Amino acid sequence: MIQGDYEEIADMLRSHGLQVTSQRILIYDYLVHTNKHPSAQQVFEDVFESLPGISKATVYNTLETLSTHGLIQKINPQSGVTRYDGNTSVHSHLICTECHRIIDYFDDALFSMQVPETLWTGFEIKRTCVIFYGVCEECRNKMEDRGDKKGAKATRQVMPLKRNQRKVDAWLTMKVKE
Amino acid sequence: MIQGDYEEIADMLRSHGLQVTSQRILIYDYLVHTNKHPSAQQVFEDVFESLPGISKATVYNTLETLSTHGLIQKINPQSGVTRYDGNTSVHSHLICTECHRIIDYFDDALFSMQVPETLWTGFEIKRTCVIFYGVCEECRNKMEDRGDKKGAKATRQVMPLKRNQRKVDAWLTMKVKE
DNA sequence: TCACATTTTAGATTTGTTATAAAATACTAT
DNA sequence: ATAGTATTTTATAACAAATCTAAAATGTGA
Repeated sequence: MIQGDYEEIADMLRSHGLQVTSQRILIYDYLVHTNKHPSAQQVFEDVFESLPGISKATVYNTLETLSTHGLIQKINPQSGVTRYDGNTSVHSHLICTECHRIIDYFDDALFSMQVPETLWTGFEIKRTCVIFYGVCEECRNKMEDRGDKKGAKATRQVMPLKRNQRKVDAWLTMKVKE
Repeated sequence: MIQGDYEEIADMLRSHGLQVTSQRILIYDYLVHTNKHPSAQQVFEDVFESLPGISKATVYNTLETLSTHGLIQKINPQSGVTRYDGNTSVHSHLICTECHRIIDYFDDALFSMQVPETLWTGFEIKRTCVIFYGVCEECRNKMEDRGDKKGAKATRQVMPLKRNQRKVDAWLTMKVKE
């Protein structure tokens, strides 16, 4: 399924000093036109449809190359593998901790809070990454259907302390090599 | 090296419905008192000093358990392995893309920009994660010493387009299974 | 079209992390 | 205290994402 303007993609690759290959064009085009924030495996499977025989190593190479040149974005969720986003405009991500879907979230105000380019620490910021973890609407509905209290997972279960607890310091000191 | 108040840690574990074990106490205590945002491997090595024989599986189990209960924080950099932070107060991280060090960055203003708990998308936010990628002062100095232009890596190298480029669409169409 | 540099490829390898099942330990009730 | 039960720890195996390798293929500039 050819969907993109390959001449444009080719020019963009050249303008970054990258050689133009069918693999790069198709992977980039795929990433720009999907909103599923795929993993390398998913990219491999989907691009394989249009370019049978493409190697998984190439997919990894290409994703790394495009990412290094700022043409795509890496997303590293707290659980699961690296995902990729062909949309490099300033936006943040909502990551559902239930179904692991990643949703684009555009809110300019969020990024208007400017951090000084060079902080007091002498740290020079190149890129800002904002991720919101939570539960998507679909999963919240599923949880309700199952009888889970909405957002139960987030409500910290604080249990009452038991009486007469052992003195931990002394107990632990025995176990620990000083 | 015993440094913390183990009774307090024990109570905290109990209050979350977790059993009190020496492994959990020492790992938590270690994470709270270090600022190096260690990997699981580093936690293993350092805690091994005070509790020889501790298993790596336990370190992974414990880190996962503490993290699930919100007692510690997972950090997933764009390159490299998962790191852990015993400081759960609201703050963001500066990650140096050169030396991979992680620096705590406290800026309340940054998190005062409130996102509605439930967005228009129906997504319920549980936790916000802000990461700044860039180059730390030390690495910037090293780069300068090496003659690299400061921040050269970030400056996008845009090359002039070449004339007489092949028509990519036609070329690619031949390679692609429609 | 030729020559050279870059990229792709298949497969092996590495490595962070998870799964397993038995032994050890913590906790509760007696 | 002690015994019984559930949880946790442990060593090891298993897994899978990602990287490395060297040869083949391809892109690019002359």
